[in-house]
Amino acid sequence: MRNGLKPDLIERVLGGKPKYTLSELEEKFPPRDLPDGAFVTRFAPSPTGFMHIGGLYQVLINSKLAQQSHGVFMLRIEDTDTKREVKDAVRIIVDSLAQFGLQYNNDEKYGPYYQSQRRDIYHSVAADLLARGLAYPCFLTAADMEEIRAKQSAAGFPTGIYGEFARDRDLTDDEIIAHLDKGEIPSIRLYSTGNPNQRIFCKDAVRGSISFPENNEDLVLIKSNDGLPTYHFAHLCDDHFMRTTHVVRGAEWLSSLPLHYQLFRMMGWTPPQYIHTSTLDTIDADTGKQRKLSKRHDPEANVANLLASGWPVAAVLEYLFNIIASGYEEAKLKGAVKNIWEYEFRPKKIPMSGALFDMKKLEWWAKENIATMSVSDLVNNVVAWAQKYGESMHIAQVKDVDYLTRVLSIERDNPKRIRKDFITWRQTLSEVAYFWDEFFTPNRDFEFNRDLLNEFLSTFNINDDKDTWWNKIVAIANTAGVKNGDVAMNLRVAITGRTNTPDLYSIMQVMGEKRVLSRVQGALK
RNA sequence: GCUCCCAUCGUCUAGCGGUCCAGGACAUCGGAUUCUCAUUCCGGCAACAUGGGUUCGAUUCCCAUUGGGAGUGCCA
Repeated sequence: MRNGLKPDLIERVLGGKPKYTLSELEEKFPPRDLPDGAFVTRFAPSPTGFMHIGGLYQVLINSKLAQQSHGVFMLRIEDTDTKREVKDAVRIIVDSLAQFGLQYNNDEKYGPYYQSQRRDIYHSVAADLLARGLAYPCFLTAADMEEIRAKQSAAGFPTGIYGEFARDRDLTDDEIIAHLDKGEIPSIRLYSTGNPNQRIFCKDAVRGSISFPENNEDLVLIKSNDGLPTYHFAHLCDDHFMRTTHVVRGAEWLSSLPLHYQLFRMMGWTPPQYIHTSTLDTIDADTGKQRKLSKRHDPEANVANLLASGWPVAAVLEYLFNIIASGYEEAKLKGAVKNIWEYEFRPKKIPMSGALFDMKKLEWWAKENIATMSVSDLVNNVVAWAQKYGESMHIAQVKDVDYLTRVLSIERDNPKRIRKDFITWRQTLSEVAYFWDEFFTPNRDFEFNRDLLNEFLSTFNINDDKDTWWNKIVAIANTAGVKNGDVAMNLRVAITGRTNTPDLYSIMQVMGEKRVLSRVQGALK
């Protein structure tokens, strides 16, 4: 135990008088007035300039938890690492959430929501800890710590600032003043009284009770270089005063759980419920081993890329949600729920082991999603995508919305028999590119049967109904002594340049007489 | 090194001591669907990491081993 610091020393140590007392803060941020069982959750990214798929995964858990319990989901920006600031980073996060339709509700009463603007709160809490002798100013320099670390690893001790290695742990007031007089700016460290031979029991909502050795490290609470809090201290202050009930975060935080429990206990506050999520993984192409998706090496890990490729946002969400709540898929297939917002899930069911990101399954969700969408929704999505992300070809294709609509309507009338060859908006447009003369590529490899095509030309009438049209094809086949399919295939390749297409009759109807004739004539040249 | 987490078909998983020679979905492979492809339908292949316990009985509980992951920063 150490003595608490007097108010005037605290003021000097912190570089200013704390703005609030603890009870003032309690009053300023009262418990929320929410129905019983409402979850207060938050997504708390550090603005690094990317929105990672794992981040989206967490946003989804957070917002879904709030939504299904009639609670609140907040967005808090953890911009306490001034060295790694990236401009536009916040905009990217906010935009991504908006595009996925994931809304947050940042009630001003509990703000501000940028940690860099909450300095007064952190310093006020730190002052309390300092006054009670549960924290102390530490004047160790980076070089000092490096030296300590080197000694520790040479001797086989765990590294870190703890016990006998915490040089400034028991500085007297006079010693502190001496440092201060030299112009040194301290960091504020936790005065840990944890005993690593003792165990602390923590709770994780999906894993249950987990025990760890008690923390004995004097971790930094307030950094000396900018006076901002570390993650641990910000988490303590923010999630308490924002009245967060459930903290959803990556499994990399699991090992700091004892520290966080320790901090909450010191303040006499109730810790939130913790939900530590596992990672979204991939198989590394070089090593063949499973590893976390990385935005650097895996383009699909970057949400911006997903959007730019034109993945249907609802499908991406459904894919991720099915990992979170594996019962969703079956409920949806059975028709019990229409979308993820209707399906209630239990935090306990969130998987605890890392899931491989399965592109094939995402594709399946996307195909299902597009196939069950109305034609007008399909068209709207494609047009919106082309306008925002499309290249000149895509933009040209969405110019005549009427024609595009007819192209995309093919074989969509029977709900049980809708084609599933559209996956992304980009791929949809390239899939149907042959409908536009400027993007049509004649097939030069196919050996056309000229007689069949000529015969077709002489009997073709765009106004024929489907049966009449087909009967003519059968007639041509009979006369020529070939299979019906041979006639159809010659036509198909002449008109579309491809051997695989949707229903030929529908294609011809959409293309119109002129286009059909010119393409067949083109094939005959 | 130390600490912690995890372990069912190729993938995501259901399973919470007997109903499991393990169920679903994706992928894959066959077959059917009066033009290709797609769709739809039917069918097939395919898993409880290993070794000890506990129990009348273990996929389910406990321990060890192995394997994978995370943490060990004045980064979050």
